[in-house]
Amino acid sequence: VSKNAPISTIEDVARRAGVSRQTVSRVMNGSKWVAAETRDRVLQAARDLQYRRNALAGSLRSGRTRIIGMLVSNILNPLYAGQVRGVQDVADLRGYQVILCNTDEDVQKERRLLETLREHQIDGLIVIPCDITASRVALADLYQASIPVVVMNRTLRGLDGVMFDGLDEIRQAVQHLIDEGYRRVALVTPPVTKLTPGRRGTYRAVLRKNGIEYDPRLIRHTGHDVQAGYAATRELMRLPRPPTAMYASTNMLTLGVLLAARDLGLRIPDDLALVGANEELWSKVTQPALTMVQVHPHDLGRVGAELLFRRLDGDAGDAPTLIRLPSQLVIGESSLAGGQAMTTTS
Amino acid sequence: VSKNAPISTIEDVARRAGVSRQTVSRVMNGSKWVAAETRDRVLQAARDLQYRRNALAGSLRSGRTRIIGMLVSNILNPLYAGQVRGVQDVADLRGYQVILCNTDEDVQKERRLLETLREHQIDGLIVIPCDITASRVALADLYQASIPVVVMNRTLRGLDGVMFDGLDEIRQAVQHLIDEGYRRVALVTPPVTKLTPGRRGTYRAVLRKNGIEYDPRLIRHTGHDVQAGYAATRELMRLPRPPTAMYASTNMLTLGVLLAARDLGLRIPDDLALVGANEELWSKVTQPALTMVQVHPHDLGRVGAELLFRRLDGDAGDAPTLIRLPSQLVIGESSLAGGQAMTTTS
DNA sequence: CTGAAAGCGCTTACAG
DNA sequence: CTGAAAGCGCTTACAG
Repeated sequence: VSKNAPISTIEDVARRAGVSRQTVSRVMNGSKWVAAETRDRVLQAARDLQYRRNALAGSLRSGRTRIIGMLVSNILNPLYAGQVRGVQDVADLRGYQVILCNTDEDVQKERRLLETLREHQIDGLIVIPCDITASRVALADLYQASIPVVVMNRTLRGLDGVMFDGLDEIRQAVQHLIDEGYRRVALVTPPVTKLTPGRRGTYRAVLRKNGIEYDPRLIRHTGHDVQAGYAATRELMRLPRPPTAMYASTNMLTLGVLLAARDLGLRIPDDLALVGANEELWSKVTQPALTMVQVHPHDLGRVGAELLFRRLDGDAGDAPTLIRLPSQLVIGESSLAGGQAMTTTS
Repeated sequence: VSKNAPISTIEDVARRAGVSRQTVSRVMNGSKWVAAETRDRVLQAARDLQYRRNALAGSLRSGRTRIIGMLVSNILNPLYAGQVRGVQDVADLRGYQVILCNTDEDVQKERRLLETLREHQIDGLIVIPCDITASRVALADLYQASIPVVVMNRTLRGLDGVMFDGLDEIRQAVQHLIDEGYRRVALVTPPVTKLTPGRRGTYRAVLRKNGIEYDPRLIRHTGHDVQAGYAATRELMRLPRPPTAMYASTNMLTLGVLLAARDLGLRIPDDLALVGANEELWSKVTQPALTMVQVHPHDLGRVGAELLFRRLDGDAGDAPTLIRLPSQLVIGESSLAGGQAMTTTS
């Protein structure tokens, strides 16, 4: 194979068009201050030589790469995939590229990736941080270095952030189950960290408002994966007085609950009512169809990216912006009043 | 905020350590030819100054960016998300970054993105091409320019490729349904393009081998999305002699079939047996659990990336390498012998 | 084991 | 509207 097609530079184009390099640069960057006739000659020369701008050289001089970094826990989670797509769509519209990395919720890996992204001179960063302390230090340092940072899904003091309203989700889900007549409502959520505070208090507040006694054993701050939801459900159902309803706050946990219910022979909603979260596609074809707290990850990604670009454009104030996106409860059959609930409420 | 922390360069480190820039460069790149004492002095100076290498400058000179491009149809598809993760894991291990873009199966967008990635001087590319003609021209051009290309999911003459064995998947799925006693087996697959040839012939061959008459109306080369699977199913069930079994060859099409079956009031497998594809998580909790052709997207991504790095290392021969990954049939209840099938085969 | 020189391909800042 | 000069921060190729 002839792998030696000559690569032409701005110099070559300038020579062929009979102008200086700066004039070529002006044409390529769409400057208005070029005579139409000159512009045409330059464009023609560029076409003839198959000229392609070397972004590296331009960025080295200008200090801007038009690359943003994005750090998510794991792209395999459809929720994060949606956020990534939202960010990419906005970036694409603005002519930016996205370097995407997975942290796996590992602080060490996050730090290493941040270091590499800085070496690559990213213009900005969108990140789901791993840890309230370690991540905050590293990200604040980025921000000090004039690299805008937008935090996703979690909040970090001093930085812009976009997130779903996890507490309102708990409110909606638990209230819905209570409205359907259930009184022993379990809450299965990811591990408790300082990044996601207030879930227990919100849960208690809903119960209190409805005059229902609070039983701490019905709250499970468990893991992130299917297995965690599975184990939590089995533990809950072994309680002396097991729950009659449950809210699982992530897609993976929801799937774990369903698998456990299947293995335990529990009918839904008769033996256990369920509100799940964040599965748009398959929740309609489970039996019964699931009641779901639905968030809109693509919107979140879009809004986060727009916030980042506002910073890049200098169009944002000094104070950090915090945006909370609402979610909606999509009612299926898995949470409707079942036999158990009837006897409990009568 | 004080946004003016001074950024130190290799020059600053050299001065502070009392050595030349090249020596600092050697230390940073782990060259063996540096005295231990010199190395320590340089590292200490780098720490003192919070030195961070500017990858742009290094790449401009060396001609290597340690960035690879990845073009997928749409990251929202969990199958592609798996492939992306596989690629990222290998890249991360090798200290490479991945710029990820979505083509949305749009040839224009693909061409534009390829152009931008080349401007960013990617070292290599992993791509799910949109079109057998247009993509081939653009990708061959990349390859001519010494930028290795690995094609995923589809094959393009002259280029390295990794893919699932889609024809074997058809063989397995259709044969399984026939073994269960079904004789009117429909095939619902994505649109026919030259990128995915031979599906019809493979399907016919399986029927012929089993002495079953071929009915072209039972093949639907439809779209990529849920809606396409939905519409295809409704059309198929309106036939004078509708199918008794069906193989839907992608996750989105499978979901469409399930939704249509639900809306048509079809019991699975009694009214319609089903083999679906590529949903690892939720296929276990549908009612009944689905028989699935399962592929391993993460493996495919990994293998594709390894192939790319073999090219980058110069460890691959001149001839293109083609790797086909096997898939496996995971038996659920949706394809087991139902009432219809019994009467048909008796 | 170490260094002086050149250069990668652009854009910036300035001058006219 | 156009150009001469300088420089972004590294690595390469060479010399010693």
